[in-house]
Amino acid sequence: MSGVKNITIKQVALDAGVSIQTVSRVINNRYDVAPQTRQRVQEAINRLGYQPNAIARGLASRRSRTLGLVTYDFNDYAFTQVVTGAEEVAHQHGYFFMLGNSKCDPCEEPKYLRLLTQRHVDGVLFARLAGLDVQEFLNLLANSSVPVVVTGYHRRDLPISVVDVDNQAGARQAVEYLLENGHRQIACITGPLSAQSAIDRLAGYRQALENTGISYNPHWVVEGNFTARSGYLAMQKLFQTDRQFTAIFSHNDRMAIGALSALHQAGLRVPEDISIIGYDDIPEAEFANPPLTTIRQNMVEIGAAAARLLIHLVENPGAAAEQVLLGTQLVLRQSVHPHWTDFSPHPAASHHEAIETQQSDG
Amino acid sequence: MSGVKNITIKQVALDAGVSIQTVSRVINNRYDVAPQTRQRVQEAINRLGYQPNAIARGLASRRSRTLGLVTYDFNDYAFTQVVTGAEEVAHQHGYFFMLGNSKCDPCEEPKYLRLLTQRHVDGVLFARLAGLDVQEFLNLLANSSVPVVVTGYHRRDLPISVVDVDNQAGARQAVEYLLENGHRQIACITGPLSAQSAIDRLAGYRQALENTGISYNPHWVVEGNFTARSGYLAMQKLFQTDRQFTAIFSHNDRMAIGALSALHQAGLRVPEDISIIGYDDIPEAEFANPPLTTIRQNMVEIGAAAARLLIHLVENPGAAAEQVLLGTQLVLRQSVHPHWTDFSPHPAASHHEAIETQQSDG
DNA sequence: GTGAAAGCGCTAACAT
DNA sequence: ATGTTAGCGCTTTCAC
Repeated sequence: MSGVKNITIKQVALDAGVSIQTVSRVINNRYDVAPQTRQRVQEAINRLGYQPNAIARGLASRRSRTLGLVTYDFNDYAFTQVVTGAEEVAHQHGYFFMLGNSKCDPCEEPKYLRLLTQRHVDGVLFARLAGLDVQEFLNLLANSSVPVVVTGYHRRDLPISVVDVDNQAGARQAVEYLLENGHRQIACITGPLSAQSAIDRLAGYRQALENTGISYNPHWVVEGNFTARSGYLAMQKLFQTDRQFTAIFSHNDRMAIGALSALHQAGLRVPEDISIIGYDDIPEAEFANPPLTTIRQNMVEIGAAAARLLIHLVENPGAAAEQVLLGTQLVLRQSVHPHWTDFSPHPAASHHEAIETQQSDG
Repeated sequence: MSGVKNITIKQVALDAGVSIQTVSRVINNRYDVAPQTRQRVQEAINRLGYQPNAIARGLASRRSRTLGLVTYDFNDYAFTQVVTGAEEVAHQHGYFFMLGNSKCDPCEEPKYLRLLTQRHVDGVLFARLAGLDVQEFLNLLANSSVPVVVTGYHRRDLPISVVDVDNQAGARQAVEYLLENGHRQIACITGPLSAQSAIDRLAGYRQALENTGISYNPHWVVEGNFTARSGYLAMQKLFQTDRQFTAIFSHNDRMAIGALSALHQAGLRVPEDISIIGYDDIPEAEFANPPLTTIRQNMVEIGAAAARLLIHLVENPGAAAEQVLLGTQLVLRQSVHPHWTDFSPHPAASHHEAIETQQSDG
């Protein structure tokens, strides 16, 4: 807390023997300043340790170079990755994010939007899990006086700017991998079906089954809420079915880890007795027992792309809404075993883009 | 992006038939406004949908009601919890946090501090892992024109405001629990010893051993870097020692989970063959195989306390630096078994504050 | 209790 | 290429 007294543009102008505007031009990197004048001003700036007051700049220019970032949950790994990617891009472009936490409560979002609007952010990024609250969210967008970008949700029919992962394709990829390994009885632990991502992943699951001519068994689909605990409980529910399934597709890794725990407790071996595939590729997935085969989505890139899009929208006022969908990657580890029966002849080799990981490297 | 045109205080004043200052008084909840005038103004505000411009307010009042939050790593669970707690408190007090990510690089912190200073934040919270870079950090504080609070670091001899967890006491608690269970040969997987938290936890480990008259075996202490992978590798290093240890204290849960993976691979049973205790109580700890006994520290509360302290410092310009140290809690699960030998008679029952958790509840 | 005047520190026109 | 004149929307100080 040293006394760096407030050097203003005025004092720099005085010190450099120029007018305030010339200093303004220099700090804004305008063309129309004579090289020597620029240098003289720059020297004065350095000498005095002048730092332009961003608040005053914001008031005069009506651009705060500040963005809002309202997330659903800071503690979820996927969200923190989005934040990481978004912050990085913002930083590169000279923006800051102001943070809001809606704590998974969609009602909080309009409040944050209002608050952020009062603070004259140039745009807002919502990192969320969207679902049945579509209408509410559209109202939100309608009330926004600034550009808004959303992650974790997309509807191609709506003119909103979105960066999301193709959940349906990712889920298809997961289930197709199980199918390629001969599994025909595949259970599913879903995320909360109020979440669009879970809806889409479930759709991908069904689609993959249907493409292979396998009928859908609703008893093998149990709803969780993305927590490890819910995966554990979902697994217990699955135990109460006919238990004929040979593999499980979990809508995220945390639930898969919970399921793994229940599986172990029940004395079942993974993947010998039962295979499981997760989704997200959280860091712990690699060190689950056994290491979890999963679907990776680059959430950092989602955040980065969302911030890039938002800044684009901010800096190009006329720009139209864009929807960006990123792909997923199959990560091969040890929680899936082949399961060949007479009814499931060995299919052609996988054509999926996939990577294998080992614990011993790096 | 609707056209909520900018209603200003001027138009409210006009509409209410009062002066600008009266409106200002109303929105700032000053006493000296006649009740009926206040109501008339309030009605105008509501009618016009007026939202005070926080930027202009900041410029005039020289208080932005904005704070900086510079973290080491958004992807670390402990940090995200700090962010959660801090944001919540800020929100309650009408502040916003601007986000910075130093990505574990102490050199980034001064840059962020400068940038945040330009934006006239009222204070800055550094959520960090401190260690050998003390001097650099002190320079940082010296260059700060605003109050600063730090988490993840404390030195009682320095006049800086700090909210931290008592790592040494927490580690002692962990090791004492192993001792109470009869373990006498206790290995340790440490965090990076450039981090103060790891240094303190190692000190707590040694202290607990010394208190029981057990000599320190440096071969059983392997340094990791808080990642699961490093725990896995550390475990492999421990296998190359005499392997006489019966228990392991890991400086965090992620490394413990990595160690667990190596232990399983080596065909060792936990806790029958070897006990392990972690630190942090991350959500996955409960669903490790076996569920991980660990030390919980309330990082949300750390963040909340830090934000509270920061806001206190901001709003009470004369206030002195404070150091807050929070305690830890032993969480009993299934990764520790008693290990009784002739040399370790059953001690008195534990006097630790401890909680037991089950997977089936909730 | 209320209003008029004077900025906060900067940028954006328009001058020259 | 540089300076002059006006604000941006609010708070503050000081009148009345």
